Amino acid sequence: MERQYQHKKIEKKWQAFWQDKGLFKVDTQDRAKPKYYCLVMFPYPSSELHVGHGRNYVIGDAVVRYKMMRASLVLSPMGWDAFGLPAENQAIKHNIHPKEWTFKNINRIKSQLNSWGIGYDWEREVTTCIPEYYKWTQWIFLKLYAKNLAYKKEAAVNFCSSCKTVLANEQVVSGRCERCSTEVVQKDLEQWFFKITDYAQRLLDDLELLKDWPQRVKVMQENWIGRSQGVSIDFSVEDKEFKINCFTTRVDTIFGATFLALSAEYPLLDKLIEDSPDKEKIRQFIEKIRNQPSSARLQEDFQKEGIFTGVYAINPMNGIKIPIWISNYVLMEYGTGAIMCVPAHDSRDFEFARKYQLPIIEVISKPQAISHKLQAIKEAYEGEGVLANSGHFSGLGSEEAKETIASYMEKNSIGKREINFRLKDWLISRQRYWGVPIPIVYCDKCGIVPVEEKDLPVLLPEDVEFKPTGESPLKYVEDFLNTECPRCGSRAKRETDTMDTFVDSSWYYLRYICPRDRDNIFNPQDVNYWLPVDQYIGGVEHAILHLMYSRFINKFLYDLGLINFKEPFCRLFTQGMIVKDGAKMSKSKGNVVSPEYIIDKYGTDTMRLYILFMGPPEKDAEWQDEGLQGSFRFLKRCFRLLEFVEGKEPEENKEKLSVLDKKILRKMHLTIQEVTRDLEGNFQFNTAISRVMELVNEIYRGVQSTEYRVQSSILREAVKTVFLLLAPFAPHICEESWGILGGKDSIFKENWPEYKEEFLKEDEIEIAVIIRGKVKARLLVPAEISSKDIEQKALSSQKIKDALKGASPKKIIYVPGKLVNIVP
RNA sequence: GCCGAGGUGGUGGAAUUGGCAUACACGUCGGUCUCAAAAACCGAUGGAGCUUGCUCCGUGCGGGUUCGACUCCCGCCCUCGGCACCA
Repeated sequence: MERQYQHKKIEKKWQAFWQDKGLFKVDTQDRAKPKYYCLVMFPYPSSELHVGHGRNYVIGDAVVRYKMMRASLVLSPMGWDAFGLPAENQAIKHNIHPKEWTFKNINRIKSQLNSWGIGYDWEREVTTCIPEYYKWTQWIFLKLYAKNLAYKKEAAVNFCSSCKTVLANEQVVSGRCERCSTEVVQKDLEQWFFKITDYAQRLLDDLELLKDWPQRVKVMQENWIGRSQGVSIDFSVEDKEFKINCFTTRVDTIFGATFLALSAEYPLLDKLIEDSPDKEKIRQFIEKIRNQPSSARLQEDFQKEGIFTGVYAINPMNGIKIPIWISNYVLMEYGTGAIMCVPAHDSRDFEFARKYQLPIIEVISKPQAISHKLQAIKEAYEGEGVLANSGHFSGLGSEEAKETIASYMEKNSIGKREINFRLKDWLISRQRYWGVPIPIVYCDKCGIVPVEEKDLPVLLPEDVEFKPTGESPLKYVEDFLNTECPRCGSRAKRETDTMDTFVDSSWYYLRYICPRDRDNIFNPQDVNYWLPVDQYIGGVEHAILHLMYSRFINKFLYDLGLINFKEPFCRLFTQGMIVKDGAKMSKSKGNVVSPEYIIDKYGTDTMRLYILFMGPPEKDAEWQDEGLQGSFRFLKRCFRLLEFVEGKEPEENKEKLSVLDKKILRKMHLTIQEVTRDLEGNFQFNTAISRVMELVNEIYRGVQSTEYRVQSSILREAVKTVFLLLAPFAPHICEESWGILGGKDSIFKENWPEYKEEFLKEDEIEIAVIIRGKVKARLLVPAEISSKDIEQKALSSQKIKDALKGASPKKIIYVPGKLVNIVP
């Protein structure tokens, strides 16, 4: 009987079956089986998905189905990160409401995911732009506000003039807007911030708890948090009342400090230069530096520039007068905006000192190097060494001196130990329409007043002119804007900024547990049972933004006592991009591969299998249409296996297995072992699939052999195993085949096959005999052969005798089960 | 500049972590079936050389350790990613 692989029919049939039977529906109260929470980063619903997006969901689904077969209760939810700028921009362009545009896309993507056979518990669907959800985003804001972790301040902020809104630090890439690449400018504006810096140390320390996160992601977060340990030192200024505070990590070099440098934004500049004769010239210089765009710093040819203030500071360690300069290489955003400069041991200070002929004094001698006192120094030495020219600290090692000098300074009130972070507070206000309203009211009498919890949600009005103006569109919605003060009842105005969408996505994984709860953000008992997420899957582009913010919010909720886990995601998997013709798939490049076409021609199982087979999932991979056909060929080949076993009564005579039976049985158990190991490791789907291919090849070889009895029960078992092992990757064809093989229910209700050690053993093994790194002979020997016997056998082989040419071997090494190495 | 990942056939990629380099797949070539094509199946396929079953060479480059190195150590080169006057 000829079997046709009719993918269209099969795939529709089983997608309907899963939906009818509620295969992915999970009761979060159920404690009967071990829980497994598999979370795939929820998408922003822009246009429809292409195969480049697909990898994420296909990997997630393979994990979910595999874990189901391993008898876990698997939670696999999906939702929509549905607020955000693109909706608004599209809406403006095409004159459609952002809400309408967003829901149109949601429906489109949802039907795509369904047609790919990706299994989700849709009853848990979460959409960040509906009041049911954003009520609780506002609730989190209020909780943060109550703990002084949400605050408003005027600050120089990043502003994108194209998106007409401010951006968080994390959203500025190389001085440009991460979304539209417009150069970001600095603006002084009143904005809302979350005080993530309070959590800097914990965010850093707890990276250690994340054993199953990719190292690179942890390193990125570490760099972003940017902790450095040092000393802040007060320098008194000649003829002035105030002191200049500098932070340094190299307090050991303080005797080599020959000048101070201040940022052009340094707050005390006016007071500092008020008596300077060159006041006007200095002012002009400051003005010039302030007007340099922040992106100028990133250019290769950025020139260090400076001007002398005419004022001197005193080095507190030796009382020496050192000039105070203003320079463009000092950042106001980091440390204090003032630095002590040690040109001999810092390359930047060195470059500056050279340019303006400032003195360079060496205070750290390189180990083993003789001091070249009078010779010109060619470059700054930044390494460790022994202190010289450093008063009674001379002779100390630099590491030791850091401690000794810091202690001395603390004792004498010159300075104190300090820790600085690169991480800044998270700027969350956006002057745009399509986002969560910030639940704050401004009252003339009471000032800033939070909306009361019982009054949540503050609804986002829908009838709005949402054109970008640089101000929030909500400013012009009278009904929204005018309200009563929750405290005194007098007339008040609402905050009109909305929240950054990263706030929405920083807690969605908690809401999946109780998505329809009207009275609580979630039920702590259930959340504590289901969380932390066992497996999180998503793109590496979220390594800093989303993953840092989520960790922060999680820790905050932990501090409130609402949850009992410190980190939200146990294991993180970041998949690589699928590229086509060497570039990321995008509509503008015209290299998008349409999943609809592929599914129509080959089926989603082929697409899924190819996506998983194309390479290690954590690496980028190049899409090749020929590879796709290979997967299609393989699935057809699998389906044809059914012909060999269907309708044939299996013989039950395991006692007398034929040689071929034994071979296939062994290969089957070996394959189970290897595929399981590949999946339990770091999701090596590509090798897992290749091993099933090997098993299939082996079965075909067996069946084609004339001696093989196709009624063999072993053959039947092997074919079943092929579909069980393939089920997480190509679920539809496996369900169909399972039914044909007599399965009564879904294949995903079956247990994952287990291998038995006893079947892996071989009676005879092949041993390679190696001389000078070359295989000279292959011997078929009993598996349990002794090293003495194998040596003898090897030496008596004619090929080996020829190769040795009469020389007697110096040494023979037998690696059991593998090879014999003869050293002549 | 600092940190991280990587470099293996014509291509995507394997290699149980020190043990037969190139599994599996794509592509190419040859064959079977066919009037023919497609599909399917079988076989060959790292490079060079000749005496055609053997010899050299071969995992970015150069050294080293070892009976044995894609794997470990030292020194370089290149590609990608992150951070970047962070004091």
